[in-house]
Amino acid sequence: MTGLRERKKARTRAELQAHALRLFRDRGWAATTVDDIAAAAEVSRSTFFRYFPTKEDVVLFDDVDPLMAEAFDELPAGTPLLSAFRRGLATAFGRLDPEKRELEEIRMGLARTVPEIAAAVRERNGLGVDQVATKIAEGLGLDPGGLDVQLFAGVVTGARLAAQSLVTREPGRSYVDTLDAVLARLEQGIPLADLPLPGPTGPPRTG
Amino acid sequence: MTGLRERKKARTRAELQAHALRLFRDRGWAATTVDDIAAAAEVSRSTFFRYFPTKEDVVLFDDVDPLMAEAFDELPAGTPLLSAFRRGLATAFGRLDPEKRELEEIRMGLARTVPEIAAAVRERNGLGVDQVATKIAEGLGLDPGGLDVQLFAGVVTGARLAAQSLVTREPGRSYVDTLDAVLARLEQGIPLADLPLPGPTGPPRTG
DNA sequence: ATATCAACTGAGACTGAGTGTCATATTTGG
DNA sequence: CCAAATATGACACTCAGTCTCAGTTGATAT
Repeated sequence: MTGLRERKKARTRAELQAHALRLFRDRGWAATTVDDIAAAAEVSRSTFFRYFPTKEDVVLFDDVDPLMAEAFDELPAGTPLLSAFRRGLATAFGRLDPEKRELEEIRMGLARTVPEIAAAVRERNGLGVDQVATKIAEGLGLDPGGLDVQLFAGVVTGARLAAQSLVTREPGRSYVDTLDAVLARLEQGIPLADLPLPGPTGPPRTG
Repeated sequence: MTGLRERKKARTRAELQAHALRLFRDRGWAATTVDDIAAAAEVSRSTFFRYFPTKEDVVLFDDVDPLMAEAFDELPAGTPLLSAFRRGLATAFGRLDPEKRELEEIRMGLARTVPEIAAAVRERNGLGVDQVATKIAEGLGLDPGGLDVQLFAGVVTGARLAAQSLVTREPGRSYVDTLDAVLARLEQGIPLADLPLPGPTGPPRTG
C-alpha cells in the first residue's frame, strides 16, 4: 500500500522533475548540470541518478499511453483503423489534466530546441515503429512482424514526425491540432503519391 | 589542388574510421574508447576529435545522398512521385561500390544493436522529415512547409523506419530489398487503413 | 518498545566523452 | 630558404554516468 516510503519517493521524484524543468527553461539545457538540479531539489547527485538514469529521462516522463489505450477501447467497433488512430489520439490528448498538459507543452518546447531531447523523445516515448506495430497487432490479432502491420505503424509514425516537423517550422501551432489535420489528410490517401515528375530539364541538385 | 595536406587529412580520416569500425565490431561499442581508436590509428585523442566531433560521427559517414539525387534526376518525366522514390532508391543502392556497400552493412549492423548509434542515424543521415521534404519541394517547385509535402516526406520516412524494423525483427533480410517491398506495398495505398476495428472484448457499445 | 531487516541516501572515487589552450612540428607559397 | 598557415600532441578541465561503502530511516515482528 502507500506507505510513507512510497509517498516520499513520489514526492522526491516530482520535486526533481519540477526543479529540472524550471532550470532547463530558465538557464538552458547545457548550462544546467545534474548537480544544479540535485541542489535545487535538496538531494544529492547520487539520488538524482537513482530516480532518473540519465539527464534526459527527467524530461521524458509522460503517461499518455494508458489514456491512448483507454480511448482506443472505447471506439465503436467497425471504425476504420486509421480513423481510429486519429480519434483515439484526439480524445486522449483532450483528456489530459491541465498539469500534464502544461508539462507536455514544456516538453515539446524543449524537444523542439534541444537536439539531445529531441532524439531521446523520438527514441523512447512510444515512437518506435515496432512498439506501435506490437500494440496494433495485439488489438487486432495480427502478426506483429507482418509487412502490413509494420508498414502501417511506420506510416502512423511518419505522420507524427510530419506533424512535429510542421510545428517546428511554424512555432505557435498546436501540436495536437496539427497531428489531427495530418491524420485527416492521410485518411484520403498518401498525398502527392501520384504527382507526376516534371521533366529532368533543370532539376536542382542537393548533393 | 590536392596538396599533400589534403591527401594526408583524407588518409587520416579514413584510417580513423576503418580502425574504429573494426574495433566496434570486435570489442563492442562501449568497450571501445576514443583513446583506443586514436591509439590504433596512431594519432592523438585530440586529433580524433578534430576529425569527428563525437564518437558517433565516426560511424555516420555515408555518401548515398548524391547518388540518390543522381538516380532521381535520371528518371523519366511523368513517373509518379512515390514510384520515383522507390526506383530512385533501388538504383542508387545498386550503384554503390562494394566498399561502400560493406561499410553500409557494418553501419546497419551497429545501428541495429547500439541504441546510441541508432538514435544518431535517425537524427542525422537524411532521415529527418524536413530534410526529405525540402528536397522534394525543391525538385517539384512546391512549398517545403506545406502539409502535403511534409506528410509525404513523413510517410516515406515512416516506410524507411518500417523496413528497418522488419530487418531488425528478422536479421539476414536485405535492408534494400525490404525497403523496396515496403515501398511497393505502399504504392497500393496505406495497408490496413480501412480495416474495421473489432469490438473491445464483447459486443461494442455503439453509443 | 525494541531489535532486525530492507531500502533509501550521501559522500566520494573513478571512467570516459567532449572542450579549450598552448607550444611544437609540418606543409605551402613566395 | 623563410614566413605564414595549419595540423598535431600534450595537458588540464568540466560534466555525465557508474560504482562502492557506510550511515540513516522506514517497515515489521516480537
